[in-house]
Amino acid sequence: MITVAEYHPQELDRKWQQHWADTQAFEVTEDPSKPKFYCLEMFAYPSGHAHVGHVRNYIIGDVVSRLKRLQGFNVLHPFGWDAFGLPAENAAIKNGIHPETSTLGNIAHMKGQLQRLGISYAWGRELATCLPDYYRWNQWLFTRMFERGLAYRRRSTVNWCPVDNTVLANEQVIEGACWRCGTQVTQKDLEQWFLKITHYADDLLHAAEGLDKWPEKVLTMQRNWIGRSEGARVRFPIQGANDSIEVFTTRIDTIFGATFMMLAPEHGLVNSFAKESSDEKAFLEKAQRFRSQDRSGRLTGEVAKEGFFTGRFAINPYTNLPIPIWVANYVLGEYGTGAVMGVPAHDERDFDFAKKYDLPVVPVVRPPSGDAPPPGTFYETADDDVLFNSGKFDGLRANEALKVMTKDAEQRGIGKGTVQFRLKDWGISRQRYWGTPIPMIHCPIDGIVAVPDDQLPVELPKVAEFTGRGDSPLASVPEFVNVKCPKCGGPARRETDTMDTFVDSSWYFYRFADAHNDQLPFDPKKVAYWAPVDFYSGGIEHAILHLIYSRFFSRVFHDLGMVDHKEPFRHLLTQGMVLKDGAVMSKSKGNVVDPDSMIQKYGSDALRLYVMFVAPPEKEVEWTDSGLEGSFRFLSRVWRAADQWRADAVAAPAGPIAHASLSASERALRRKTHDTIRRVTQDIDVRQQMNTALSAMMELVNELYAFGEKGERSAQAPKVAREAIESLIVMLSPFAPHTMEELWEMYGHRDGLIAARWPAFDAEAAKAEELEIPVQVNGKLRSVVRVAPTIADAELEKIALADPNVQAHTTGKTVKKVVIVKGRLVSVVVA
RNA sequence: GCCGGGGUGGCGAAACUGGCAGACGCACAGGACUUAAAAUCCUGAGAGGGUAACCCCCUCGUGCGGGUUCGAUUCCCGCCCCCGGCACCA
Repeated sequence: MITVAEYHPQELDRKWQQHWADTQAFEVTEDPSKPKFYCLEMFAYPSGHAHVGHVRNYIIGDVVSRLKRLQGFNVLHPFGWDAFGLPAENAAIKNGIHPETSTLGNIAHMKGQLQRLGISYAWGRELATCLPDYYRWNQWLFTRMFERGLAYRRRSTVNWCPVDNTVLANEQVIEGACWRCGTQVTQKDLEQWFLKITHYADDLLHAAEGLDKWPEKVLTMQRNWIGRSEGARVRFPIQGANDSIEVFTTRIDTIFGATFMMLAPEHGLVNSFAKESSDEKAFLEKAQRFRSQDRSGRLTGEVAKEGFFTGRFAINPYTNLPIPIWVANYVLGEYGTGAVMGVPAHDERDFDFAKKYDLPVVPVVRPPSGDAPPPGTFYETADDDVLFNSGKFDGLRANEALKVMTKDAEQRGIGKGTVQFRLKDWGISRQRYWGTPIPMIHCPIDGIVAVPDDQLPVELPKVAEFTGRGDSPLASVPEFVNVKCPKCGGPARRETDTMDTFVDSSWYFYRFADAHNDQLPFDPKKVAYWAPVDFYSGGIEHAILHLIYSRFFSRVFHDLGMVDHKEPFRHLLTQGMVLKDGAVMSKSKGNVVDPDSMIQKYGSDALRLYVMFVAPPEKEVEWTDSGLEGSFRFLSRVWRAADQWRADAVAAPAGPIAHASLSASERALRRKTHDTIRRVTQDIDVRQQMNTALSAMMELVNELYAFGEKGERSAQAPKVAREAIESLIVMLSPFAPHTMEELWEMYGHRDGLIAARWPAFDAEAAKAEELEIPVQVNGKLRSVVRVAPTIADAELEKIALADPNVQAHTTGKTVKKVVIVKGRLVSVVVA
């Protein structure tokens, strides 16, 4: 038995962590008789060491999990490792340690850190994405998507280092240069795999409306990312050719003002126009310059609008006038049709361009009253604009014209109303080693063939040396590359690219429901019990990619008939960062706070408490050692109070408290106890404000000390104290589980807090015996009167008006009105 | 530029449905205990002013300016500033 009176949290940490591990306290199975709660924190990239900024997230999730257990839920709270990725491979290139070695070592260390915090994980479900029993299901799912046309191949541009002869990830491009050798990075086209997330673009957008427990900020970011625009595609014939150029526009109502046309430098017609030009080489060089500008230019800042005339003209199908076709650097090849009509009078970008190259500016919409904008000027359009200079459409309101003119274009067979998304299909090919091999085989006879299920997983071969040069690392392993075609049995070549690691993290939350299944990624029945995730927390940096990809994958599983819902996460919490000295913690800045050293000094409970108390979880916080010390002090106070009352409390006879026969101070403590139960329950459950729940508990402890000091006591005092302390132990246990388990045991409970119940609120005990009612005169607080809670309004008004401080402000004036808010205040109006 | 979130003591924050602004904590100050210190316990504190002094009392105060209301941190209108995201998306 640990010596009482002295609070030694380190011993308690060890004792109870051991106990939880020995009893497998947090392992769960599906139990249809109990309500389930799936609590998940975003799994970790095993970078080496978790700092307090990382562990804040795990503490938040743990408090929620432990609360839900106390409330009777069957709680799934698992953890795992997002273990593939570039940093481990980069490290291998630098220091020669194999990614597998470093990754598994990091996982072991970080797991220890989490265990020392007492996070209540079901470790039996732990997973790591770099292990074949996980990533085989990435491969399995990929082949399902391939069969359905959701995974396909096309050419796409990558960053390329011409010296190292290798593809570079965006993170490996530092200010336009290769991270290793500093060579200027170029662009290269490669055949790559894409996942067709755009298939779900509309659904992802619309379903976001229903995510009412997601932060508005995240939903907005996703909406912007998906970027839906309604508009029309319209074909402009090319003068002197039997061909046309299709543009996408959201402003077909301004088409009479289209005085030129622009092509993206990537547009298919650029090459043919170049051939017909007087100097093909110069033409292509200019286009090529724009293309490289586009990518690196974005990072370094604004690129000035630039373009050149192709020498060709298109016919505006509404004005029937020839308009020059230009190539412009600000037109994106990947959006819309890669060609736009230039309407300089009503589009600021087009106006800049037109001014620079002296192109005509023709206004076609104008305000409903007043002067029309003169030729050559820019006019910012507004909702109530009407058309002019627009032939038979003159006088139409602009928003009406959008519909009418789209219909007109459709009838004429030159255009079509359409919806355009900014969201692009997800390129997942990585010319990397440390990732999931893409389970495809290239056969000279059968073309691209998926690896059959019974040959999965395609395991990552051991690669001995990481040079960071040359082709995909897997291409240098002949026994990996050379295979037989599963269809014809002839010699074939294995795909040597690996998958983006975001694939790994797009469905891991389902795997936790059935982490050891070797027949399927998961048993749909188990997922049906646990999923969707009820509470998901993690960093805002995943607001777009991870969360949108996960929503995409849950839809794919839904369409495969494996899950019964579309949205994988009910409630999302994005936790704020922990700053030190005003900056994000990072190794390079040298401002990381190591949880282990804090635990050594104050125990894990103090750290957990501090993190929850300092601010609401979404908020960014500044780390202070003194704040942590304050939490330690609070736990010590709880410990001492519990110890002081223990002998008497445990010896007191059982049975209910006779409230009426208590002394005034005992009734006051009971009132505080039950008021605290009410506040904490409300704060946690309804308002989800852990920090104010903790301050309510601190008030109870302060009250308990005051009671110990000067309380006038009856024989029932130990019972009243016991009720206060045991309620406190249970309510505080999600935050400080080690200390509270020990105190719970000290108070004679043998079966642990796992068997404890949330304290019951007694409204009778919480009822105030006297109310303090503030009295305002003309809106200013002038006095406070003490009255019985049952007082009638008329009586209260009389007392309030008779109060000397109130009198001082009412004598000689007429009372015009008295407002009484029951139990809250009296407001007197005088003139 | 567009979108989202904010602005309250020396600091982190709280104020639930429009009802005592600053709970709780940190830092600070004073006191008790101690030979002393630490620890602990108690007390104080938004700013300014009044009163010989005390119980107290007054004025101002939630980014700024208006409005609604008996009453506004909270609702409405107009602005300023900070943080975050996106940004040539036609």
